[in-house]
Amino acid sequence: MSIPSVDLDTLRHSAAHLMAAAVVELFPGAEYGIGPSIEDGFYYDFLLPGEARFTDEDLPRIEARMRDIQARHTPYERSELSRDQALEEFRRLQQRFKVELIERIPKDEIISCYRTGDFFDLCRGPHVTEAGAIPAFALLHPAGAYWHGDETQPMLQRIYGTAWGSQADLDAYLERLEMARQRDHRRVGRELDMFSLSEELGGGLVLWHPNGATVRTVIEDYWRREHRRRGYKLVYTPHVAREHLWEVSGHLGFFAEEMYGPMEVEGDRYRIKPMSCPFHILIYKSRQRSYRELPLRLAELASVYRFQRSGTLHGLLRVRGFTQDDAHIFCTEEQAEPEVAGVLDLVREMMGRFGFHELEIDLSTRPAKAAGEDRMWELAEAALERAVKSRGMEFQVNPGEGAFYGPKVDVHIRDAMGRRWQCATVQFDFNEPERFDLEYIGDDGAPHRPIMVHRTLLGSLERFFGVLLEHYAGALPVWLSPVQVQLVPVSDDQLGYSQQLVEELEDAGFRAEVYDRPGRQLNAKIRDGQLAKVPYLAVVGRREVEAGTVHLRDTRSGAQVALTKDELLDRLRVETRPS
RNA sequence: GCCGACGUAGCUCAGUGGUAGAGCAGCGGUUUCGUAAACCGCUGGCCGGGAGUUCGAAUCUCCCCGUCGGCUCCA
Repeated sequence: MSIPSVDLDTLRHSAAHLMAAAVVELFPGAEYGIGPSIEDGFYYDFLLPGEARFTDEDLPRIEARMRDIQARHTPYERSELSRDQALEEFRRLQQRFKVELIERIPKDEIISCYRTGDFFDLCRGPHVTEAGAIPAFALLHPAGAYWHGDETQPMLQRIYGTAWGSQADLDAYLERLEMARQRDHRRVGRELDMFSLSEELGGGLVLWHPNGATVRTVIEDYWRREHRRRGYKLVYTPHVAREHLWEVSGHLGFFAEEMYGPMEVEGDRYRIKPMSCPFHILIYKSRQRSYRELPLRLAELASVYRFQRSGTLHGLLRVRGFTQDDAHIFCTEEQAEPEVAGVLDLVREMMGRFGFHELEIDLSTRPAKAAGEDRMWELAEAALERAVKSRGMEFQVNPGEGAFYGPKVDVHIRDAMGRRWQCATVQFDFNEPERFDLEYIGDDGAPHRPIMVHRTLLGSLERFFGVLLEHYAGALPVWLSPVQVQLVPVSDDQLGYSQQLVEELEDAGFRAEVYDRPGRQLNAKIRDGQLAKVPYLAVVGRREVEAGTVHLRDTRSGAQVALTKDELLDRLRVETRPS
């Protein structure tokens, strides 16, 4: 990596201005919104005269004009204006969005602006000194974006670009984008025959093929084992419930837009469940509860259905039918902190097992409009913060970003490409216990309201599986692979021996199969195994049959080694053992 | 839902007004092979759907559906 003379944020922000300068030259009368630097690049939003839109063809033109401006060594000139001067200037320029931004700036603040050629912008800076000082950039794609991200506001035309300290860095970034495309879970999922989505089925609904289903089963088995070990009680609940239940829970009030419409059964209306909490609450309420039973942790791998707008669906990462690894913890006030800490421990252990070791935590606190008493919010926020600190985890506070019914922590993971994914979440709920009038009998013989915590670790199995596929680029670790060992006979003479080995491997609890296309050449068989990302190929020819061994190829490294059957079993046991 | 792009064989893609193509996959045959693609042949398409323009539409126009990149929201 070369070291740029200015930091990348400045470079990218200046690139955004350079792009805007090119746009105002090419599209006189364009209004502009905001143009920040973002992770790996920048964007700028415009409103083009006469409702014009950017198309893909416009980008090369704009890019060429940016290079013209660079060749002129157009400077970035800073000026400072009073608020009134700035307002007057941007009104004169007919830049309504800038006027709006200035109106939000406190009265006494000095306002700085930058000029780059024809482009004059409200901007805090800093910037490079001149346009030629941006070593490498590229425009990526146009997009629509609402002003302030609000769909009641005008839709602006956004252009995304990227800028780097050197051409080599830019090339490396573009290569990284291509690599990300190569490991896109939708592509990998098709190549490895893991899952599919079907127009005939409907948007956002997932078909798990045998390979994907095998992986899912392994994940579920592991998940159930860990939950039992930690004192969770596993439950099953139905997919639909009377609409009345959703009225009591409040979901029809605040979640109705995301719920599928009602269906009528014998004059009663039913709804498909978008969440499991009311069901778990009914289990809690099925009899009187004692403080001796708390904490009560009810867990379920629950398929839920939520309506999502068609434009937001995305492979497995954003679907309409998904499986939450859900749990609800009912506990006393004193138990809240240790329970949250226990969830965090479980998150860390499970994510580590799946190969995610970097966790980032967001703590979201009370929003302006909130249900529940102040005392409960303070108690819950303190419990969350102390639990996170007690585990030595770094966290960031998002003030006012909590749900109306309670504060929460969200846990994000970073994948092999450095991308951030939200998975686990732990949320307090002061709303539903109230609505369902939950109680337990305390050691004082009197009824008390329990604390209720919603939590999920993987988030949804669909999304988590998509993230896993991208993280490993489809080459799942041995314990998760649909096929762990493929027996590859050199010629058909070794089919019998191969089949016998498969049976021994399966008896030992491993997933093994024989390469099932007789007559192909060995090279082709190896290639098929490599492309299917089977972790181990056990080649057996005449020599191995005679010696009772296999010639094992590790498809990730290409390394080969001769092993006896027992050595093979040992190796698999070691590699699939929970670390 | 909104903005833009795209939709041709199972997959990846070529074909821009004149008889629908390639590679891979699939199927049949030959080959029985020592670590990333053997050889020969065959099948496969309402060119996303509908309407229009035209002597003639995969190709031009309009509408719809879907996918992709974004906006918003979120597991």
